[in-house]
Order: sequence, then structure tokens, then C-alpha cells
Amino acid sequence: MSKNKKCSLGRQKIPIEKIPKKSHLQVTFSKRRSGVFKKASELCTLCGVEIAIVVFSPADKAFSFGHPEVESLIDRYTTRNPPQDSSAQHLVEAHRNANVRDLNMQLTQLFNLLEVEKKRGDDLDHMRKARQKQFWWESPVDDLGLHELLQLKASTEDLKNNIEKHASKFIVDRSSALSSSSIIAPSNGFAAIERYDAFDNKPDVGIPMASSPPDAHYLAFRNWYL
Amino acid sequence: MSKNKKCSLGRQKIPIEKIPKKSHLQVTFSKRRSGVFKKASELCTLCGVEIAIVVFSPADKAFSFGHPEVESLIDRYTTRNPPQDSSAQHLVEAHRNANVRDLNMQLTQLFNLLEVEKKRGDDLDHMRKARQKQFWWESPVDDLGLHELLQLKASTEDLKNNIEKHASKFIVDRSSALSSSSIIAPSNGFAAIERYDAFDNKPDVGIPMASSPPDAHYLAFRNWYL
DNA sequence: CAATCTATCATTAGTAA
DNA sequence: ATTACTAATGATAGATT
Repeated sequence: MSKNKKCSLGRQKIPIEKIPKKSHLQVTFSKRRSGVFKKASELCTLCGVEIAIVVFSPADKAFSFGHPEVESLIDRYTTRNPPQDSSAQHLVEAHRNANVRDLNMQLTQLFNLLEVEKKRGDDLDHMRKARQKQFWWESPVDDLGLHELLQLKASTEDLKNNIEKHASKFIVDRSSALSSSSIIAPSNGFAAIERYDAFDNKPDVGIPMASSPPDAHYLAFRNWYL
Repeated sequence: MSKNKKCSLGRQKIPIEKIPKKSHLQVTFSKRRSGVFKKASELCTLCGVEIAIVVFSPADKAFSFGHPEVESLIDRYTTRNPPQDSSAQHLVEAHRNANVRDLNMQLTQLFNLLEVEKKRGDDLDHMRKARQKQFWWESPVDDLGLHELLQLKASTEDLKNNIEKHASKFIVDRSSALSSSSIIAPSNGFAAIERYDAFDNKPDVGIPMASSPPDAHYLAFRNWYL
């Protein structure tokens, strides 16, 4: 409480222009900001009006005052004002909003796409893993245990019989036909090709494994995949 | 210029509470509103900050002050204040209040993600296709042509011989081992049942759709960048 | 209503805590 | 970073034009 000395000249007039000294500016900002908020508050009380203030500090931090709430007032302002804007400003705003809308749409689409692609990748991967794990008989023959070998042998016998049956039937059918390729080959190739075109490189054609002719050649497949 | 008479007491203190007299209130509102705007303006100039004020008059008319613009400041405020959630929610929420900059960044990130996922899916798919194409013998036997059937038959004969060789060797090695019951019985049921389970799972769920969205997203992206 | 006047009251620059 | 002090400056209630 030094009262005997007048260590301060009191308030001095300052020009309304940017304060150069940073520390000084910070103090002034703090004081005047609260001053503005106080004035706004008084205006609210005295006149029963609604007011919102948003300030971004020199450090780019946001301060706000609002009665009743900043958000609701902003809502009211943005919903009410744009329709009543004056030409140029209005156009700019509308344009900007349109861009935002477009971006939002694109974002949504992209997000959906991403999920689709992710799922596709997961599915394929899962199938691959399941396949690898499941079809032990596709391992190299040397790695198989006794009971697997016996089983494979039995399956192979069946397959051989099956093949012989089909082959003989095929030869019989062929005896009275001109072109062999139009009878059987197309049924397979056609379906596959058409499908690929329609869906562009998405072959869900690969059902054949269900019938599964076991074969040691599968070695090659394993190497390819891993 | 009546200077000889002091007809005014000058400013008097007033309580900060709602002014009852309507006409009086209107005058006060007008004066104090401009006062607040002036203070805000000075704050802008002195401290080089950005500020926006929105007031709704007693007659519910909107007055606003803003530097640089009310709109842009409102945007900044609404984007930076409520946006702090996690991933999935984040996209949806940010979606609402987003300004163009944020949307752009998210769009880019999403697009990169999408490309990664797509590539992954394509790779897996490509491998699958290559596999299908290369290993024709894995198609259902009924779909094979004559040449393929004969080839398969030959391979199968070889395989069978191979297996028999290995199996006999295996049995010889094992002739002094403990259990023989585990040799045949379990092997059958295991292979058949397990196999179908694994495959039934997901034939191709997300795949077919993957081809149509890419066009859409690409278009959208082009629009945005132009 | 808006501008002006004027005697007050309120804010705040400068300084320091 | 806000707060206290002091005195100069700024803002404005009330009346007037």
C-alpha cells in the first residue's frame, strides 16, 4: 500500500492501433476482453436481449460469452441470416455451403466404400486362411502322416474311378458330335468370362473346391500364396 | 447552446436490472450496443484478434459485428469446440460441423485408406484368380474337357503310386509302434466334416459390390478437386 | 428515433503483486 | 495469467434539440 508516492501517472491515452509489445498486448487483451464481456452482460440484463460473443485470442485460443448460450444463438443466427443476406455475400456463403455439402456427401460415400473394401479384403483373407488350415491334404505328400496318407489314397482311388467314368462317357458323347469344344468347354469358360466382365474382376466363381479333387500338385499353390 | 443553465445532472448511476420503461430501454439498447461494438472493434485493432458478436434486439432483430466475418468465425468456433471423439463417432460428428479444411483432410486420409484396402483386396483376389486359372484341375470334374480329364487321370495314377510308396514306408517305420486304432477310423470323419464347415462360411460376401462404387467415388473426388 | 450536451460514473493504462 | 491500485480517459443517463 504505497500511498505517499504517486508511482503511477494513471491512465494514459493510447492510439487505437496494434500494440507492438507482446506482454503489454496480452495484458490489454485480458482486460479489455473481460470489459467487453461485462458490457455485453449488462446489455443483456438491462435490455433483456440475447447476445453471443466469440473471440480468438492472439494465441488463437477461443473465448466466448453467451446468453443464453453461444450455440443456440449461433444456430438462430445462421438459420435466420443467410436467407436475408445481401446478394454478393449471400452468393459466397451459399457457394461455400454447397461445397461443404458436397464434401460431406463424398466423405460419406468414401467411408462406405472403405467399409466395403475392408470387408472384401477380410473375407478373402479369411477364406485363404481357412483354406490353408483346412486342407491338410494339400500339403506336400512327404509331410503327411500315416492316416492322412491312407485317407488320401482312398480319396484318390475314388477320384480315379470317377474320372474314368466321366472320361468314358465323354468319349461316347463325342462320337456323334462335330465339335467337342462347344459341348463342354464353353459351359465352363463362358460362365467364368461373362461374370468377370459384368463385375469387373470379381470372380466369386471359385466354388469348385467344394468337389475337391485332392492332388499333390497343390504344392505349387502353397508356394504361390505364401 | 444553452450554457448558462445547468439543466442536466449528468450521468446517474443505474442498477443493472431490466429497464422497465420501454422507450427508455430502447434508447439504452441502442447506445450500449454501439458501445459494445466499439469496444470490440478497439479490441480487434489493439490486439489483432478476431471477434464476432451477435445480438438479438428486444424486437428480435439481429445485429452483428464481426472481424473478419461473423460467418467464418462461427465456423471456426463450432468446429473447434465440440470436436473431440474417437474414430467412428468422430467421422459422423465432425461430419456435421466440419469446415472445408477439415473435410479435405479427412477426405484425403480416407482416400488413402481406401486405396490400401482396395489394393489388399485386389491382390488377394488376383492371387485367387491366378490360382483358379492355373489349377484347372480343381474345377468340378463334370466341367472338365476330355484332354483335361485324361491329364488328370494320369496325374492321379502317379499320385496314387506315390502315396502307396510313402504309405508302405510309413507303415514299416511304424511297425514297432504302440497304437494302431488311430490309423484309419478317425481319418475319415475328420476330413469330410471339417471340410464343408470351413467352406460354407463365407462364399463371397462383400465382393460383388466392390466394382460399382469405385467409379462413383472417383467422380466425386474429381469434382472436389476441380 | 438519432444526435448533442454535460455531469457524472465506468473503464482501463501503467505499474506492480 | 489474472488482480490491485491510481488517476486519466472513455462511456453514457438524462435532458434537450
